[in-house]
Amino acid sequence: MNLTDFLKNIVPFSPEELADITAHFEREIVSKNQILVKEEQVCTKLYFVEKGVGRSYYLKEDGKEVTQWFFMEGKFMSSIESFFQQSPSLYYLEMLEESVLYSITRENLDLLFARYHNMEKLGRLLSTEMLTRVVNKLNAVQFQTARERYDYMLTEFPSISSRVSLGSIASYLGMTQETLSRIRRADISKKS
Amino acid sequence: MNLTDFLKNIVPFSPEELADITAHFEREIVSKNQILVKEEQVCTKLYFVEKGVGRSYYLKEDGKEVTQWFFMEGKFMSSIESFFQQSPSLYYLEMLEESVLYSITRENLDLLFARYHNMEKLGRLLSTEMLTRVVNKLNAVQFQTARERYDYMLTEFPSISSRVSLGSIASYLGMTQETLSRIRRADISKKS
DNA sequence: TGCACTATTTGACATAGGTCAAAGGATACC
DNA sequence: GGTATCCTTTGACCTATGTCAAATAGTGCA
Repeated sequence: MNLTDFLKNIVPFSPEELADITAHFEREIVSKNQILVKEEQVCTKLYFVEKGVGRSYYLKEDGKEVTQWFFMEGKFMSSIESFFQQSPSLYYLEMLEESVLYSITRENLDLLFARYHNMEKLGRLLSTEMLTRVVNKLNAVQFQTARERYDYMLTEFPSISSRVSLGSIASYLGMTQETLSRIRRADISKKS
Repeated sequence: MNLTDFLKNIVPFSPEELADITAHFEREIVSKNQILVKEEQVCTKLYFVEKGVGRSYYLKEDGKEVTQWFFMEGKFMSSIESFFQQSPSLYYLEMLEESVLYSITRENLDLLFARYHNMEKLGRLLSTEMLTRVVNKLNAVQFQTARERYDYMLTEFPSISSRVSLGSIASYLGMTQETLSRIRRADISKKS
């Protein structure tokens, strides 16, 4: 999913607007396992994932990584509160595959928000969309069994299980990797 | 917290903008335990809580109510995905105290978004703020013990425990009311 | 002031999912 | 092609929190 097409599908930008907006993004190729932002750093960019998968995660006191979110193709990715509040990030941002990203800085984004009413609208719509997704995950994590949470995740990120390690997925779902492994086993034996 | 002051604090509206915007809201007084929206209904309004507390909740298959969020004074309240997508609400909206609300319809809100760039900005900022709050709750629910979640909630909604019933709070925190009751008991004996 | 109803607390017991440890499998590098 | 490393699976056992049921405390209303 290409940035221009993505933008056009959400808000009816004029061709001039689109050209100006995309000109403020920078193409970046990053390799597998590359870290975009570390904990405590201020996240200076918002990324659009054209190709690849990323995740945000944090480290618990005992050093274990906990995945907070996955970012698939055609989505924006950032350490949101850090980027918008210019505060130290609570999360790491990492790409899990070799990826193609388009990045924009906070200053440039603010400039576009101020310049185009349509851009502000885009920001609002994307933000509400993300809010809905997070609320869905919240409900899944809070009220569903490990089993149901796994099924929920497959609807949210269908291709994830073949692309991302068991441990990353398990911590995203708020369970241990042993539990996730047992769930998958139950699936397989049920099918055969 | 009054609507005009609230709006002014977030975005520097001109006096004319402010007057026009607030003119599109309607004041409503609602009584304790009044339901604003039922499950399956489309939520037609966005509410600003000037006075009172509300909550959104849904019913589990077994008929138990599960609180999804609390809305305190000075916050906007709605069944967000229903209001923005004009889809049937998954939640009930209920006021827990006699309350003063300011409501706006979807059409009027869209009109204001289209008319004022600043209004669109307000929408974006409120939406990102809410997103941050929901992410915080998600982390609390997913990775903290019942005890820690209770403490987190007191920072998010300090006055809640004296205003809202034990059961509503417990389900918000994803625990039973028995567990919450035991946590509170532990608090009291620790303090004395 | 007392009754009826609702909310909270307490106790005994059950269980989903966690922890720890070890064994397999897969991958990659020399 | 062999060995080191990492990822996944499996087993045995444990614990936080849930369930169910009953007792107690609060609250509003006649």
